[in-house]
Amino acid sequence: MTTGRPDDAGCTILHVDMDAFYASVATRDRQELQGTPVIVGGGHRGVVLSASYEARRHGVRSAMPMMRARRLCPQATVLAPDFEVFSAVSAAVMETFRDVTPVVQVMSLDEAFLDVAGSARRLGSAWDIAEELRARIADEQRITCSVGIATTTHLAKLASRRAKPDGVVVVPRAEATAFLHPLEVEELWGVGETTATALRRLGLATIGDIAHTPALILQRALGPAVGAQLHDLAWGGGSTTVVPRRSVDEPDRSIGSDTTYRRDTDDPAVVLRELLRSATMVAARMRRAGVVGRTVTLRVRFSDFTTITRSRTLREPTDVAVQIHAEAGRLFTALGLQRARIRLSGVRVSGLTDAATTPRQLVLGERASGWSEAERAMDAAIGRYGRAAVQPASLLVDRQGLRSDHEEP
DNA sequence: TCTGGGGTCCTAGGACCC
DNA sequence: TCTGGGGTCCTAGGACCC
Repeated sequence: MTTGRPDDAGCTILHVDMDAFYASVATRDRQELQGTPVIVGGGHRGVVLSASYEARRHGVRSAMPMMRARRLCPQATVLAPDFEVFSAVSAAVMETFRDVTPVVQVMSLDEAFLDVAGSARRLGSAWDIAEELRARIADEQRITCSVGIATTTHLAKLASRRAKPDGVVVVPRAEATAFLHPLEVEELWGVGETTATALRRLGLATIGDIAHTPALILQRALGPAVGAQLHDLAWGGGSTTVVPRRSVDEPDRSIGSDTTYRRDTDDPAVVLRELLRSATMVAARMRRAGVVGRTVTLRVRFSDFTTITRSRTLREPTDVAVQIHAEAGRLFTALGLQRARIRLSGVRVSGLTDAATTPRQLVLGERASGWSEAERAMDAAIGRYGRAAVQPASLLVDRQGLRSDHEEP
């Protein structure tokens, strides 16, 4: 691992990761908050989405319940997320990446892999390119980022983590194991809480420990896929290819929406109404994406956080909210819950295919329902007049103040 | 007032077909 | 009559990532 002028020969994969992205964007125009603890996070039962480095110094971490974060750092300024702004900044950053190379794999709003193999003659070494990118983003967006440079995506990702904040780390091929092996097992991509506990039970604390454990032992403890994967990554394996986003003709695998209620409920009517809201959002997003799907999955989380799913595969694919909601509602009713306290409900549709090329057959004797046309008309009206103009009648009670289970304070 | 919302992939068992 | 494997689809749950 090198932080000075490094040997980046043969390293063409960059992982660029914005530093405390949401917090940085939310405070970049607020001089008075620079250098102070800031938490971006949400709402009533929300979690931390992003924390400034000053807040992290007090132990605040992303995904931590907001309540705990406030307790750890009561002096922090708490800001609500504004995803429209985050998305706009993200899009601009990704465009900057594409000025450097067309091979950009966007991983989320705040990180991407780049392969700069084809850019060296024009722009110099990977290290030069990283510093150029960082300067441009700091200049144009007034936020900082960190870059990891390596021969695999996994090494580049771990390298960018070591580079934070506001730095660059190169891991040359020859130094891969020297870089990896001292790190804790949690650093490996694919090791979360459960797997980390299992590894530590085996007496494995570092990535080097994993590397020197036979793959078969790991596979027996963690399953064939995870075991093989971790052993490979521990020796510096993993993908050497950056995939420039998913091809257009390959749709997402699923589209879903779920909601945590402001307060747990045992009222089936409330759940069914929230399922309609979710189904409406899901169907609209499916139509926008031009996909239809066959499998409807209901998700219910109870007050003790246990979560169940129920799914059913339809004979014909759909993108119609009324059908998705009807199926989710049937699955919910079939649970036969008796006064169970429910915390969250949601709907997901999978088995997605391109709407334009998926043949749609009317079942013999079935008449066209007209719902598809009606919802398309709704899409058009929302496009013209805004979301408030059009929504299912049973969701309109909100406006009269009858609904209080969902809205933010 | 503990624990969001968007996803992906893997596993395992049963049904069903060849 | 008994035994058998492979492949695919479906369902439920779980781990993980950002």
